[in-house]
Amino acid sequence: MTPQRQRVLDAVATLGHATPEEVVDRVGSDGHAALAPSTVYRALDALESLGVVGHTHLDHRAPSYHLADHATHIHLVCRSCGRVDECPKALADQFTGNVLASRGFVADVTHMAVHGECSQCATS
Amino acid sequence: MTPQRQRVLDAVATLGHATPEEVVDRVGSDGHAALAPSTVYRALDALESLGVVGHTHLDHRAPSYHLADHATHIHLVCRSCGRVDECPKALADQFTGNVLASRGFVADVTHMAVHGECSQCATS
DNA sequence: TTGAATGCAAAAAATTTGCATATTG
DNA sequence: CAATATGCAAATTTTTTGCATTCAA
Repeated sequence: MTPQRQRVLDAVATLGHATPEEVVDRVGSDGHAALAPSTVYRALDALESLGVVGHTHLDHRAPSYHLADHATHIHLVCRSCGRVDECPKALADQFTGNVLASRGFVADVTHMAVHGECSQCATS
Repeated sequence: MTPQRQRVLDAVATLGHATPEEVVDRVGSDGHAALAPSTVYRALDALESLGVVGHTHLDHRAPSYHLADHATHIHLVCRSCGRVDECPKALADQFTGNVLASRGFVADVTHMAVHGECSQCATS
């Protein structure tokens, strides 16, 4: 664990969810020298291999990294306001059971982002 | 509906699921003149606004477009072999109900890709 | 003829790679 | 010392934009 990787990890922890680009920006504004983008990309890969962070696909183009303990949640992304909510993985237990029974497919629901409308946007 | 948009639509129909880039390639190899990438991107946007096609995020970087009638399925993406399977939306009915009840979130499960391991990869 | 669509080329954005240097264990 | 990580710059890849030209109602 190098100092650079530690800073990347701190940035992910602070941001909660962050794209590589956001991590680059965050790390660049913490008072220390900025890190090269390639270092951030490689650090995120390394941290993910170590199982310390994971990623989901919250928006259309970039992976969003988060601490590994966040992987017990399912991410709910509002299409209107962009807000990201979370719900316990258990809410999808029957769904994962159905998919396993009907297709033999072992679903990792923590990796996915569920798009839709949050309560505020849906009711207004 | 211009001829170019028709060709883009045909390519999507033929490919089933396709990234913009794949559509560009496919359209370029159908015997007619290739289309400018910008035309394909704009055509896909237009077709999506018209409700003729939709998209999901099957892989890490690009949106995958499909005909709108495919939106009754949930996409299951195997992390090991990359194969994309589909299952009926109804398998997730209880999950969407749970999410609505607990968070007021209206989930559009057809937009998401569920990652995991297909039956072949999971058992081998 | 009036607004929208196209093609082209250039710009922008995001990610990856090569390689010399520096750091870790 | 040997292996790995970093920084930098350049190359790739993917997507978007500006604008002159063409097409359709």
